[in-house]
Amino acid sequence: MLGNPQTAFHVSTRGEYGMRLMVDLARHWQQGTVSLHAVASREDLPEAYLEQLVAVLRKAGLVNGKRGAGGGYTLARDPSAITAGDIVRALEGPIEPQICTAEGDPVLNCIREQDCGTRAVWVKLQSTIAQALDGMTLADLAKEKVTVA
Amino acid sequence: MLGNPQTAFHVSTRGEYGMRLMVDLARHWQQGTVSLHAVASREDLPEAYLEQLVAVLRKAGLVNGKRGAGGGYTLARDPSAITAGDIVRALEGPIEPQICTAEGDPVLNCIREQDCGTRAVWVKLQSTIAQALDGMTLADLAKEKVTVA
DNA sequence: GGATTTCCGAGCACTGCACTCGGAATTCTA
DNA sequence: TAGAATTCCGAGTGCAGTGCTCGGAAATCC
Repeated sequence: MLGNPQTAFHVSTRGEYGMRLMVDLARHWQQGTVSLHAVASREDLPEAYLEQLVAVLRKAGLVNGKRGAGGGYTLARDPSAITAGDIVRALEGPIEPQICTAEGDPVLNCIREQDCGTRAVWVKLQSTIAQALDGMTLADLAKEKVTVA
Repeated sequence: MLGNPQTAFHVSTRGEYGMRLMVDLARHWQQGTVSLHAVASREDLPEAYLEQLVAVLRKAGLVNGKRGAGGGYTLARDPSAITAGDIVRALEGPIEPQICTAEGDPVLNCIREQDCGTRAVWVKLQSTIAQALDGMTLADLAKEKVTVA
């Protein structure tokens, strides 16, 4: 797979592959564990790389792993209780267009000015992105054809 | 200035500095040209680096440059006719969380599946981000205290 | 005991970011 | 007309993150 050209607000393959993986797990929810091998071949993704990503998702408490023959992964909770935001944040880091808009840390730095005009841009962006991502659950995405408003 | 830690949907200093620069130009709109030196010292940004960024903005038709003593830059059009989206797109590239959501190219690739569930996530994001950025003009941002909903 | 599968750490090539530097070309002012 | 100011241009550098691969240990099932 390739690296992507320069684009703003780009989600790297970490987020993309991770999302595909999680949707796949959601589709097999309550059907026992799913091996990475199965996911990788279904989604046509590099298995060894997925291993890295799923490790992060496990540490974030989004999936459970079970070792050994017949083992694999399952979602740690109901698909309706996991959002796209959870996944993106786990794999790509917190949603903060700029440092001065750190999530949960409302009035952090902006060293030079208190009310720099540009801050409004990043604050707006941060909330707008977070709302969009946190509003979509795996349950929604696991449906065959999705139409999000 | 530093590089930033890993965050999702991160705007690099290109976008950040560029926005500060453009807001500064907007504040001095119709007061003649503004030299990069002035902007750099007012905004506390590395002048040589700004030079690179402003070159891109000029090629994108957002600013005009005038050489020589007393020269400098001016916005190429009225602040109300330049949006945050214009600036970000010029400096950081098009807004496309994933390739399959390329702006203006609605149903591009998504090689494997037509209706992959995850696509909905990136499509929604793309439009949500674009709307937010395209809805803010330099005229808005140039005001002293900004409160965007 | 052997197959399967998760878990873990290391390593590597490539790209973009965040700058700096040196030097041209242009324009104003004294 | 000299010189200062300023844009314009291309090259180069160090660092960090991306997108992988590989080898091997530990667990679990048959």
